[in-house]
Amino acid sequence: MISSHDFKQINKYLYEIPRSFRADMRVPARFYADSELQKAIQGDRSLEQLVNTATLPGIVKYALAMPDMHQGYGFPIGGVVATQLPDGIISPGGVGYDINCGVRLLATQLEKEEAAPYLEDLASALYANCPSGLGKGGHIKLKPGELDLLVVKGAKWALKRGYATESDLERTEEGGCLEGADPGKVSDRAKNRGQDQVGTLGSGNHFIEIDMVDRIFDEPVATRMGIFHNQVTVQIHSGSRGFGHQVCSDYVKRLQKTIQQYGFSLPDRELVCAPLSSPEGQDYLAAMNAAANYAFVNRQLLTYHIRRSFEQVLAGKVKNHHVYQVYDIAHNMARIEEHEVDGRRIKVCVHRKGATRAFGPGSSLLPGIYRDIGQPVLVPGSMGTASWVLVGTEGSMTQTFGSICHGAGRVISRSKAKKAVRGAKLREELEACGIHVRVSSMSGLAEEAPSAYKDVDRVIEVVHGAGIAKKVARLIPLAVIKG
DNA sequence: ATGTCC
Repeated sequence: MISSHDFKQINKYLYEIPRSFRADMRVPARFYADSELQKAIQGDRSLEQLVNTATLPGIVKYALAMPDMHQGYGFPIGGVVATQLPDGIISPGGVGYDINCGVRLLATQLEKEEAAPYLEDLASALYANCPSGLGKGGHIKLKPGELDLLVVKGAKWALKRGYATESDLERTEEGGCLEGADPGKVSDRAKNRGQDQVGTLGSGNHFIEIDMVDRIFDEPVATRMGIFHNQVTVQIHSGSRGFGHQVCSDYVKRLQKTIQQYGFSLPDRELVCAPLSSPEGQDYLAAMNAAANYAFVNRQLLTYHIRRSFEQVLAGKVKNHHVYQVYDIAHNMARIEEHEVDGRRIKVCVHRKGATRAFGPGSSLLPGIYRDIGQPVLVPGSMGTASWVLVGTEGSMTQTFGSICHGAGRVISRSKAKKAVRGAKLREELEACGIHVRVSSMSGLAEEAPSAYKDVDRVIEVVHGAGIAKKVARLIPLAVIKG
């Protein structure tokens, strides 16, 4: 158990566990928090897991964790680990089971008052049109072999099939198409699971939410993103479904078999990994990129279903029911990037697990429309609470390999939440707050109770205060659709 | 997160 005696405070929101804490640490571990958020992680193993990641071969600078951190598979969720190429490691546990789980923000030209009479119908239409729930299949059937093309082309596949616009792709991280995706490195079982699940929400903490813009913090940046006070927006939180899950399972198993030949001694089996330069490392990277492209397409097809839903309910009733894309970000990924370490620019593999890329202004990897303001970052809160739009800063580039948090972060486990909360009662409470709820599983709803999560506003205060992101807008929920 | 065991 790691206590406050084991770490030192670097500044108001940053703490460090020095390398001397454990003989096997290659770099110090740093985490962002305030006193309240520190208390929230005392009940789990996330700090120990953070220290464990500091032992990984090839890690540079620091093992990092964001203020929403909590216990995960091997790596903490909210963890950021960069390893130096060519021989630093890549680890499936540093990405997570839901490869390219992420968030897409869509915006309308409607103000809340204009949409209010139709919210009930919009919630029902979204629930009817966007398949959700565990193992659920979708409306869009792929021809045999088409999935291989889909995972290579990503959002470009959706564009060609009429499910996306050029503007959507420009407003998606990496244009919604990662290079180096190879379906030949993906098992038939993963493909079978993914075959009919594209364009589906899933379960757990995945959701579609209608929100309104509650507060603007940076008017010029918000205007650039097309965001204004009182505006109705839509958020999608989903990932790569059974496809990505199976890719992760397959490679965890395969890499466990090859781990000993590289002579790594790991403090936890779940940190299973391979050098990026190895055949297994390269194969996982290619399979992970395929799963990431699958997830981009998944959120794109959900966007298509959302647009159909708005059309069905609002056509002829409001002057403009168009749904625009603001941005789409991944928060479970490993990416090869260049970063400055000890005054030199080097190539690293940045694992962001429950962490979001947040590049500062001027990055050549940002689309022209957003290059001068920094990368838009979308941070959903827990159900019924606020969500945030931010931008990356120069500070995120120097402190965290251009990364910030991904959400509120759990405080208690799913199983504990299920025991403590009754789904039906929670639904009543949300409806009493004026939030329309559509949900297929009441126990699933209980697992996602706001009381099971940290306070997202506090998490945002930390990343903003630490200078690794800048607040742009705060959103509050009007309707939530869950699996 | 996830056809919560192939």
